[in-house]
Amino acid sequence: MTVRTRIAPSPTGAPHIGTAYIALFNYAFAKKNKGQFILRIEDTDQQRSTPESEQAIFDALRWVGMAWDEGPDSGGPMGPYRQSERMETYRQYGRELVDKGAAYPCFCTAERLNELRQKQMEDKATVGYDGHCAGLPSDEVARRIAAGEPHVIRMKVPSSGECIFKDRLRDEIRIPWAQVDHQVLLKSDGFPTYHLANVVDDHLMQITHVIRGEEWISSTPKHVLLYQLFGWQPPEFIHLPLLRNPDKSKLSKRKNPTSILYYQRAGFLPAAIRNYLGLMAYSLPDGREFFSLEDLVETFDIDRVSLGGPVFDVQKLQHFNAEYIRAMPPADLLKELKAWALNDEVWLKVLPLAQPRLEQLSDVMDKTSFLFTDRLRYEAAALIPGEMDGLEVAKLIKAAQWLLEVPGAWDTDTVRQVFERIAETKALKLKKLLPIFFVAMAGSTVALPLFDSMVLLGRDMVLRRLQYALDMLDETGVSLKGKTLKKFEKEFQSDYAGS
RNA sequence: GCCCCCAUCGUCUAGUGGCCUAGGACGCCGGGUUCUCAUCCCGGUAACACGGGUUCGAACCCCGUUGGGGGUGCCA
Repeated sequence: MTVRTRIAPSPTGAPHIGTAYIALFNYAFAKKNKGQFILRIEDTDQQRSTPESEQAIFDALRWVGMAWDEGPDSGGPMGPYRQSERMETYRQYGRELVDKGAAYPCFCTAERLNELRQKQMEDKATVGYDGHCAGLPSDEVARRIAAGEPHVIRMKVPSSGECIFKDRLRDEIRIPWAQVDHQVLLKSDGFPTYHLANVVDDHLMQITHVIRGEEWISSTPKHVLLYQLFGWQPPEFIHLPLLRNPDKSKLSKRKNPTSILYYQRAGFLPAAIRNYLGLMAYSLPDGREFFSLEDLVETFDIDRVSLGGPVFDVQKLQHFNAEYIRAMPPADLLKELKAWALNDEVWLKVLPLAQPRLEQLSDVMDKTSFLFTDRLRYEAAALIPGEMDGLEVAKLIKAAQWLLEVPGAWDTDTVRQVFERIAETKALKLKKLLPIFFVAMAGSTVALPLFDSMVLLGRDMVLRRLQYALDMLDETGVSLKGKTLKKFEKEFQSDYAGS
């Protein structure tokens, strides 16, 4: 049987560096075994999935060199590879389970479920569905469905015993069935949940090895049960340790840049990123620390994966990146620079902004350098206009960060609207508000037009610079963290509700 | 709370019972080369979480404790 692995990202935000990490191991394992590596888009969350995010995932994964053999864009024999296009399939398999008595319609409202959860937490009991709708008489079920009452399909789970499955890196894992919830398989909007879609697709797409993050270990029993119910051969499970922040928590954008696009924009080379990621939880058998993707594939041995969660250390990544840059002939470096940002296309966007401000050609670097750099140098005090205090500024920056990270269009109008909205909500003149952001984006209140600059910097770099600004304020003792942050979050939600 | 996973320098890791007075890399510190800086070279700092076993012998095997992480959603 040919080895087939997959990466299955959800298009709900910026393409995550952790996705690249998991993709790399899936890729290396598939290629080492002369198999195929598949990209599948898991867009079953209709609320949060966006086409922009999907496109960004394609671009980012391609950029880091994770060439997939089959995928939504390139097609393949077992498509479609976008779950929103496979609705009929999930519906059928969902019905099969209901017919078999392995799943049942559930009419419980969100309110009831919340109350239930609340109560269970108070009682310190295991949190989970109480089976309220599991025993509904079939005529009542038929009647309520016919009446168009919203419902989900839930999976029946044994109430005793334990699920035993094998993880290639950990050997046997045992989880009591009592710990496994009656998982929703089909949501009330007709979309499947991850659990159903992932099992159905992995089977239909003949995935032989599921290599994913260890956050999935606790829901693996649900998957194992589904394979059993369908009478399918489950794939081999291989759970990789999660990338961590310096404080060891799961890698998150608040504590570390996580968008692949940020790393691209900041001038990291794909080869260096691949190399560095290949060192996360892994080492080559011969101990080499510099290696190409081909080297990794050739010598790849998944059983060498180590299980301690690796801290993603940007400083070490930087070291590898530097080594790659220095090893390059200048002509190649020039090519990289052109591919990165120093090309006609970029300059033709930048120049219209700079041109009115040029007196000599030699002014051009001075006027535009902030658009090409990663970390800006400025004094934290520069962020704080005379009449404001630090915390006030931090809150404005945080609000902008929250408003700007919402996926969707990224153009001058969108950006402008965000700042107009902040100004309006806070009853501030735009003129008072913007200097903060000029400094955060350009390091100075004297710069090219702000909104256009932000569009050119790209969402990921903009969010990164806002984070830098917050970090700098933090260093001066302006702390928007913990309780203060929680409190502000509520404030923010009520301030910016609706509109 | 309950369930699961994990545990070697600050960080990434090598190490699968004797080769370990634990090796490499990043970082940090000191020195050298260089018109400056960076590079480069040399040196240094620093770890087997703890307690019990098993064994002639444990970083490596077993148990417990502690610590960290994840899960506990009509998110993935």
